[in-house]
Amino acid sequence: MNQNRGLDREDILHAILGAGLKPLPFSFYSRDTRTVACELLGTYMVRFSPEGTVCGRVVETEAYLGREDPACHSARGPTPRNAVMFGPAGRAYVYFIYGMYYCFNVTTEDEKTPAAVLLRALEPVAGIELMSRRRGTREIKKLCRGPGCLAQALGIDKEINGTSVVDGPVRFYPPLPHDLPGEIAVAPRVGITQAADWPLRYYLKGNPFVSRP
DNA sequence: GATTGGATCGCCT
DNA sequence: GGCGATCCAATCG
Repeated sequence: MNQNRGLDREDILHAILGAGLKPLPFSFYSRDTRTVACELLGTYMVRFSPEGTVCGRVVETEAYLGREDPACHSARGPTPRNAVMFGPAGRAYVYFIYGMYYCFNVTTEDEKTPAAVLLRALEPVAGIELMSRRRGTREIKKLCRGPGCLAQALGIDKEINGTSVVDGPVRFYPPLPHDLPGEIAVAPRVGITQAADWPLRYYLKGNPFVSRP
């Protein structure tokens, strides 16, 4: 992990923002959803808020393919909730679930394909104090493990829905050279009943911050 | 207007 | 492995 990367956790955010690195552009997201889900692994998800900036390295994602995917919220047509997926790529799709959690997705492809990638787990990188406060735990491994926990640690709620991930309050930055993602594992998605065996979950093999290794 | 069940989590045994 | 918390969107009438 970090001790082998030559940079301390908190330094990585400075390396990203201080070096003037640009967020991944809209063209990154307007591609095949599975490709985006894979290539988001190893990127840095950064949340800017009045309370501070926090950052985590993406280690686990899931692809939701659109109308032909029964598990995707867009499969049965547009509704107020899923409207963002029917818009352009590179927007946050945030929804409320189980009466107490939010899930964060980023839209992919184009207006004709209402698809998205769910962010399931991060390796905490910077803003550990703020994330710990939001989560009510100091255990780093539990800060961003699972989509509900991740959203809570980043202070994400329905206000984030529809915002741009290129110039909005949540953005993604490319992997750093010292920190390129290794081998990717593929598995069925978690917690769904429709299309339960479709292998659309992606995670970094062996990474201890993955929610379900 | 009412009902149902969910892309979860944490605590219990 | 099981279950309760707790809300709202979607569906049905």
